[in-house]
Amino acid sequence: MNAGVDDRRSTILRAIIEAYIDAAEPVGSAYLASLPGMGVSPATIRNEMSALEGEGYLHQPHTSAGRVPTEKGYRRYVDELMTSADPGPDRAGQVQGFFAKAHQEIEELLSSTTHLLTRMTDLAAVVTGPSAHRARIVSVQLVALSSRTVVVVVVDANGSVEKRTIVWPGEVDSGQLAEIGNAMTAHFREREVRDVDSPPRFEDPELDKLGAYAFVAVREAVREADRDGVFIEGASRIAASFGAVETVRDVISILERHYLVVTLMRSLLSRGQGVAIGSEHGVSSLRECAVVVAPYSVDGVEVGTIGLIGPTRMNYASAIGVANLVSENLSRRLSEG
Amino acid sequence: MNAGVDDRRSTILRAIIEAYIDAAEPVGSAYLASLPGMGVSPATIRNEMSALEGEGYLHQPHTSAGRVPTEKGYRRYVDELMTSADPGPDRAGQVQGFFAKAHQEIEELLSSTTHLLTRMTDLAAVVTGPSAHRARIVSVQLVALSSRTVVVVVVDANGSVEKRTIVWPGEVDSGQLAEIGNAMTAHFREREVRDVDSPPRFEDPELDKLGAYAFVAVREAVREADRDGVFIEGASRIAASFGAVETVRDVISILERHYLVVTLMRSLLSRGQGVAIGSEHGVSSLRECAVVVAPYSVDGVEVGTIGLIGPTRMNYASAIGVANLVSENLSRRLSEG
DNA sequence: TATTAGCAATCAAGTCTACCGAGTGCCAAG
DNA sequence: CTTGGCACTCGGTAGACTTGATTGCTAATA
Repeated sequence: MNAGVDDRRSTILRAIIEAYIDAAEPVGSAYLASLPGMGVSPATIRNEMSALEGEGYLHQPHTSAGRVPTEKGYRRYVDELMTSADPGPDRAGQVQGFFAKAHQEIEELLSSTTHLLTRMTDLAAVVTGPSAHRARIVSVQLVALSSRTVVVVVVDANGSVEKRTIVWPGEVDSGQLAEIGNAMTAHFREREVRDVDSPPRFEDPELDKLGAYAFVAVREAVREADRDGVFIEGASRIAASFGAVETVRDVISILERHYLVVTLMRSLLSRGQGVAIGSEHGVSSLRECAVVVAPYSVDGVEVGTIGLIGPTRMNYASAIGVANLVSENLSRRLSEG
Repeated sequence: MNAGVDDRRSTILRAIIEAYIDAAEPVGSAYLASLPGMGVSPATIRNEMSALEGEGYLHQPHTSAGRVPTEKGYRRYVDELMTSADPGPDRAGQVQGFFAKAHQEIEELLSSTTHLLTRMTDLAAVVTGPSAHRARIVSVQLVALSSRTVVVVVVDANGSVEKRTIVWPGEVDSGQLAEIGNAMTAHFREREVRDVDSPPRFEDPELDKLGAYAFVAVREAVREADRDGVFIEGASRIAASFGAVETVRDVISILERHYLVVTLMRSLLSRGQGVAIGSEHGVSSLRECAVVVAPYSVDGVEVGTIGLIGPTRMNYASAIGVANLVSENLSRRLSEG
C-alpha cells in the first residue's frame, strides 16, 4: 500500500505490457532492468514481477521464461497505466485529410472509413451505419417495375434509401401509385422510422386497401434498414496476428457474421465499455481478441459505432486513439450541413 | 498410344487425384493397388506413376513419399477424368427448396445464395449482382433532404435502386425537383443504363441548368451501380483449408478486395473458362487456389456470375456441380415473372 | 528494511544420433 | 508386359545431450 512501491510496481507492469505488445515474447527481468528509467537491479524487478504474478496481472508460460500479461493485466493497463491515447498530429492530419477529401455517399464513406481504420491500426475494423430508427422519413414512392410488381422506395433524412419489391394485388395503375406515394410521403414525412405504425387512410375504399397493402412494404423496408449498414474490413490482418490457423478460422468466422459483431459492439457501448479484453465480452471464439469501440454521432445524437478488433496484445493506446479520432471526425463530417 | 495402357494410366491418375483430394496426403502405390478396381500389383502402378510424373501430371515431394497431383494433373482431371458433376437429387432438392422459400429483395437473395454455396461446398463463395449496364431505367426522382441537399434516386428494371446525394446549386424548390424528376423519368425510361449520355432539355433556362446539374448525379449513380452487388462469404473456410497462416492471409486479403475478385471471375468467363487452377488465372496470391465460375442469366441473357474459391485440391466435381445447379436455379428464379 | 549479487534450479528449444517405416526404382524371373 | 524381391532414400520421430534464458532463493549489503 506504500505509494512508492506501488508506483514502481506499476511502472514495471506497464513496461512489461508495452514490451510484450511490441515483441510478442515473454519479458524477462534483465531486459526490464536495462530500460532507461528503471534504476533497480534485475533481482528487485524479479521480486516485483513475482508479486505482480501473485496479484494476477502476469503469467509465466514456464519456469524458465519471462512473464506475459494476463487479461487482468491488460485491463489494468488500459484503465490506469496506459499513457495518453493521443494519436499525434501526423495521424490527426491523415484522418482530417481523409474526411476533407471524402465526399461520397454515406455508405461509401463508411466503407472507406473501415479501410482507413484498418490501414492505420493494422487491426480488423468495423463501422456500423447510422441506426435508422431515429431517422426521419423524407419521402415514400411507389415505382412500377412491371404490370404486376412495384418497388416501394423510402428515403430518410440521412440520405439512406430503403426499398422493398412487392407483387401488386391487381393491375398496376401509375396514377394510383403516385397518389398512394404522395399520401405516404405526407403521412410519414418528418416522422421517425420507428414510428411507422399505421398507413394513411384514403376516402376511396380501393385506394385504402392498396395503401394498406403498400404500407406493409414500407414497414418491412424500414425495419430492415439497419441490416445493410455494417462494414467490416481487415480480416486478413487477423490472419497475420495469430499463429494458429484454428484461431484465425474462429475469429474470421465471427467477423463474417455481421449481425453478431454489431450486437457485440452495441452491447459493449450500452454497458459504457470502450474496450473489451479477451473473455470480457463473452464471445468465446474471440477470447484471444480485444475489441475497442467508440460511438459516433450526428448532430449530437449517438447513431453508430466504430470498432477495432485484434489480438489481446494489440496496441491499445494507438487503437483507442485512432478510434476516438476517427469517431470525432466522422461525427463532424456527418453533422455538418 | 495404346488405348489400354492409356486407360489404365488415366484410371491411376484419377484415383491418385481423388485420394489426394480426400486425404490431402501423398498417395502411394500400395494404397492404389489395394483399391477394388485396380487389378494390378504395386510394382506395375509404380511404373505408371513414374510415367505420369514424367508427363508432368504428378509430383513427388521427396523420394520416400507418394505422389501429389500437379496443376497439370488437376487440369487433366477436370477436363477428362472427372466423373460427372451431377450433385445428386438430395442436393438438387436442397437448392430447389432454398429458391422456393427465398422471396427477398434481390440483394438479400444473392447474399443468401453465397451462404448456400459456401455451406454446400465448404468453399469460399462469390456471387456478383446482375450487371446493371444492360438494365433499363424505370424511374428517376429527386428528393429534398434539406434546403440545400437533394438525393437523386434511380430505379432500374431489376428492382435495383441507386442514389446519389448532391448539394443543390441554390435553394431547393420542390416543384422544380418534381418537374425535373418527371422529365428525367420520361427521358430515360426504358433506356438502358449504359445509354445514359445526355440530360433532358427544358424550355425554361433555369430548369435546364438544374436539369443538367442533376443529370451528372444520375450518371454517377448508375455508373457505380455495379460496385454494390458483390457478395463474398466463406473466408473462414479458406482458413481451414490451408495450414500456413501466410497463405491464409494472402488469400483472404484478395477476397477482401471485391473488385479484384469480380474482375478475375469476369475475365475467366469471358475466356470461356469454368475452372482456373493454381497459376492459370494469374493472380499470384491465389496460386494455391482453384476458382470455379458459372454465369447466371435473366431471361436468357448472362448478367452475373457465381464463383467458388478453394484450395487446388478442392472437390472439383462437387464444386462444379453445385455451381451449375445453383446457377440454373438462380437464373430460373430471376427470370420468372 | 529494502536492495542486490550470486548461485543453483528449471525448462524450452536446438542439436545430434539412431532408427523406423513408407515408399520408390530397378532388376531379374515369370 | 507384369510382378516379386530387394536395396535405397529420406522424412519424421524419439531419445540423449547441450545451450541459454530466466527464475527463485539466500545471504550479504546499504
